[in-house]
Amino acid sequence: MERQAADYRTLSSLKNALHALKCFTPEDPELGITQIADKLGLSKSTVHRVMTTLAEEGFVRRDEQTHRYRLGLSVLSLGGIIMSNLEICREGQHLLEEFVNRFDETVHLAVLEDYATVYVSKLECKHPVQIATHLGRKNPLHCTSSGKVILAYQDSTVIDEVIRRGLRAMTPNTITHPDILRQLLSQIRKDGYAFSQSELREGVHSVAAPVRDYTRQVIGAVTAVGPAARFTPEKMKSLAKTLVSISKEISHRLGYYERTR
Amino acid sequence: MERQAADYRTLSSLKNALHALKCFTPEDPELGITQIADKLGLSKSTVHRVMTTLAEEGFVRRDEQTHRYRLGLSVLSLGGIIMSNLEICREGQHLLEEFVNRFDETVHLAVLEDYATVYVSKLECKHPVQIATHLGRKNPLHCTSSGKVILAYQDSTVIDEVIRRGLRAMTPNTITHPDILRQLLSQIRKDGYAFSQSELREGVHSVAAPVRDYTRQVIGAVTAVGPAARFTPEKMKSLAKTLVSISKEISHRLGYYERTR
DNA sequence: AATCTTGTTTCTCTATGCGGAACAGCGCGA
DNA sequence: TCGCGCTGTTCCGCATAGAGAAACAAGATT
Repeated sequence: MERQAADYRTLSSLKNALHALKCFTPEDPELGITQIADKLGLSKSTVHRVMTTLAEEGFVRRDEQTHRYRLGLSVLSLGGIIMSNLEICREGQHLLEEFVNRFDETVHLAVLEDYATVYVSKLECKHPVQIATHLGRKNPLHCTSSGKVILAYQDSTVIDEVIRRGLRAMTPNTITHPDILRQLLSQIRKDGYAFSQSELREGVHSVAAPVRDYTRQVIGAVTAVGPAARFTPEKMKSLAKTLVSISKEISHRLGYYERTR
Repeated sequence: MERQAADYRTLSSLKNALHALKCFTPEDPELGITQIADKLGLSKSTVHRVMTTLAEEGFVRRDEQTHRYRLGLSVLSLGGIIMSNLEICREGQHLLEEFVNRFDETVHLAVLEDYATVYVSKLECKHPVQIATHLGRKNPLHCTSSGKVILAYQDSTVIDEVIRRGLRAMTPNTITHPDILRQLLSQIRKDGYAFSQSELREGVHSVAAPVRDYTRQVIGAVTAVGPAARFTPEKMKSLAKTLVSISKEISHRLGYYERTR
């Protein structure tokens, strides 16, 4: 019976439950016991007990018809708490709104988490063509504009680690060569913003500018995303200009002050 | 050692963890081990193990300075998944935006869950005076406009149960008498919308209209909230009119069609 | 109707996760 | 400055909670 190395400091049963929760995705929002059990390599009975408990606490909902599960509103509540307490969200919200009103393009706030960018706030444009992203989504650092702009200002050990983990090609445009990435990051530091042109998904472009906190560290990015057709180089430059000024404003509200030199 | 009645179908350790997560609130977003242990009546060691596991999976974040915990981004991700899959949110978003643009008042989408209204979507107005609510927040049914309008259309067994559980007075304005509530609900069914005037919190008024799904059941409500000073009776009536038309539009998008009689 | 599926329940056994207590690392105040 | 009182963390031993296998029930699909 091979179990995972029993670590005295963690709870394996809880881990199972958390993994079960993570099985739910926007593409796959409704799951059955067997499905989850297979994904996690656990027995049906175990998963059943896990799901029953999660359901009891409102973290998942059991559909009485199909006997399958969906995420419950308790997680929404927790998400709300996070949102209202992530400073960067609070401070950025209105500025993002202005941006959307002005350009009518979708914007995100993203932060660095565990060698990935996570979208912590999102404001959609009204355009018919929209890019499907969701709050909390993790994306690689090397092939997104937000990721690259955050990475550009991280300690070199972080950059090394990202490279060590491998620059996976998501599209033909993805930067996969370490040297080219390093060179680009250096350029991004000069420009103060980053582009991504179909590097994560074909036909999706984006622009991002860095957000700093009071420690002067870059902790996140504001980023506009849209279809390649609309995101011409000229437009992206113009967006970049506005994003940079927004990102500076957010940074100021987080206690950052520009160095007088 | 009194433990909770050992139920073969649930995991007590998982329950502990979920309860721990629920300790976090917008008012109290950062908690220490001891604090949580006290709240839950568990030993520090147990909570410590729970939190370590939660942290490992990104459900909480440990602040390296203070050694206290905040909610992590994993829950945000789950919240995002819920949002993008709750039909009512998807369908309602744009309509709510229009409402805010027109009236500049905060609107929510609320659904019925476990004898409470839960806010599943929120769009804030730009007014300086804002009412602090957060996504996922549960409020009683008898003292909110969304709660009352949802309750009005529920099976009488639901109404009975709400009354049985007690109509707790939140303010001097809260309806605490069963008969008055029943009478009011009947009036709400005639009007097609509900008001709340300082019934949940002093100085906070709201208006709500019911949302139905394809089964014709009322499953939620659109509701506008604001300070009493701005929410005069005339204004509330005018808001109600718009909310009713929005709620009908959302209902249609959820597959509801008005009965031809 | 027969045979796949599901999800649910029962059972048994041992590793797991519990609490208590010892340990460590602060900040505060005397 | 030194300890005292908080924290959070680790250790340990015992009882039990939770893991899986397998039986069971209840729909689907043919």
